[in-house]
Amino acid sequence: MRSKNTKERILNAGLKEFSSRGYAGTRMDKIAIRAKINKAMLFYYFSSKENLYHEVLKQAVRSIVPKIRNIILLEQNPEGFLEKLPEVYIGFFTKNQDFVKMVAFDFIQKTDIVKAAFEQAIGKGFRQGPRLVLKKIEKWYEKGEISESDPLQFMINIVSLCLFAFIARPILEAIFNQKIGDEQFVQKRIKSVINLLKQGMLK
Amino acid sequence: MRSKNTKERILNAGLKEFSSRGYAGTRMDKIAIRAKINKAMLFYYFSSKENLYHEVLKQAVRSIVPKIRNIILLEQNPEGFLEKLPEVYIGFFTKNQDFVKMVAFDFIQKTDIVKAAFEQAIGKGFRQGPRLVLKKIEKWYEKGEISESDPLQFMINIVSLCLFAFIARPILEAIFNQKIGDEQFVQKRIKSVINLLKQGMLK
DNA sequence: TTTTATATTAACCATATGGTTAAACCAACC
DNA sequence: GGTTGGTTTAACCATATGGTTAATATAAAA
Repeated sequence: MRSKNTKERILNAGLKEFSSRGYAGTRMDKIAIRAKINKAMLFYYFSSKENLYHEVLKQAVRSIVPKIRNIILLEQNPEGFLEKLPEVYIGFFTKNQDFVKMVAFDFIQKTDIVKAAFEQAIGKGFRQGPRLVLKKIEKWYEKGEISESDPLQFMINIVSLCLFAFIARPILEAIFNQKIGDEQFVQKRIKSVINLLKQGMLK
Repeated sequence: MRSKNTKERILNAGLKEFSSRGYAGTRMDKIAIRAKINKAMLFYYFSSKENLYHEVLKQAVRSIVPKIRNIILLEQNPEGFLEKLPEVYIGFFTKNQDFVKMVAFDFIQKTDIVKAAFEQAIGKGFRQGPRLVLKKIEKWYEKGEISESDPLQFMINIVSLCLFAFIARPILEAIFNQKIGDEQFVQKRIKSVINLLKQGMLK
């Protein structure tokens, strides 16, 4: 009708607000202003703050899951795994810093909402996926291809190196007085992570 | 007088609440209830929510800075650096998960408050410290002792590996369906990080 | 043109929340 | 015993905030 993109505008504005202020710190009025609509529209389309948050999150999660799933499940040798994952992870996080920040809030506390969003986006693979990856890593170790014996530590190492800088960006910039997140930094980061991982975990 | 530890009780309760709900999500009433005092006492001693947050944070920051500073400034060879930092970092983060969570919230958004708390706790060393560390790392590279040429990446690698698991603990536990933070995990984590760093960044 | 179903808005509402106040309390000092 | 000064409390207050409502606008179907 008059505005077919109202819903979309709300979702975008929601992402911006939720990601920069967290769930509790976000005001519905602010979202409405950012989306340039009347506040009542938020409730007309999404019925409650919690539900809107949920929808925003779901949409964001849906956009990353397929990309990561492909690499994580298809890649069959550790070298390719350690080369491609950081590129995809960091590439995505750079382009979706709002999403990263939004999820990061829930990393710290109430997992339930993010967890549910992930579950919906991934479907039945939610429990299978991680389990399969861990098994694959275990086999690499048994075959003597990697040096880390604990597959969970193996995965945490990768994710930590890819994600942390983008979550902690503000404080890192403050402490080290350098820009983080620009193209130059991102390229350096990818290289550094891949080098460290390959040199440090491959046999 | 009647209760000399009221102030302390408030600070403890504040840390608990702020760390599990973030600044915006924390209610003054809840802090009062947790500290078992009348809400007015919060304002009697700390005058405002923001100020209380600031004090809680300052106290927490004060407890970690000296430990880290020692290693970071005194250690003169990269091998010792890469062995001791993870132990101290992870050891501290494990014992002070509330603090980690509280700071993590600000990592993501308003740096100002954490930054100010750090500045106060570290004093004039706030800008000097990081700069000196980066220079030290640069020299290690020039002497051919490490393989990472960018000192900033070098530091981010270390901090990422030490911190991330404890920030992202809830979601990691949900995804991988394993406990994080117990003694066994912590020991494994320290070993894994040290191994990866030494094998991956030392020459 | 009229009807209809959806979209949009301004004005409200109930409650939650940070913060205040005035009075009471209590230990120590005179 | 009375005074004094910090400490504690119950009752309040103003405002912010998530959410509602009833009326209006509008595009498309009839």
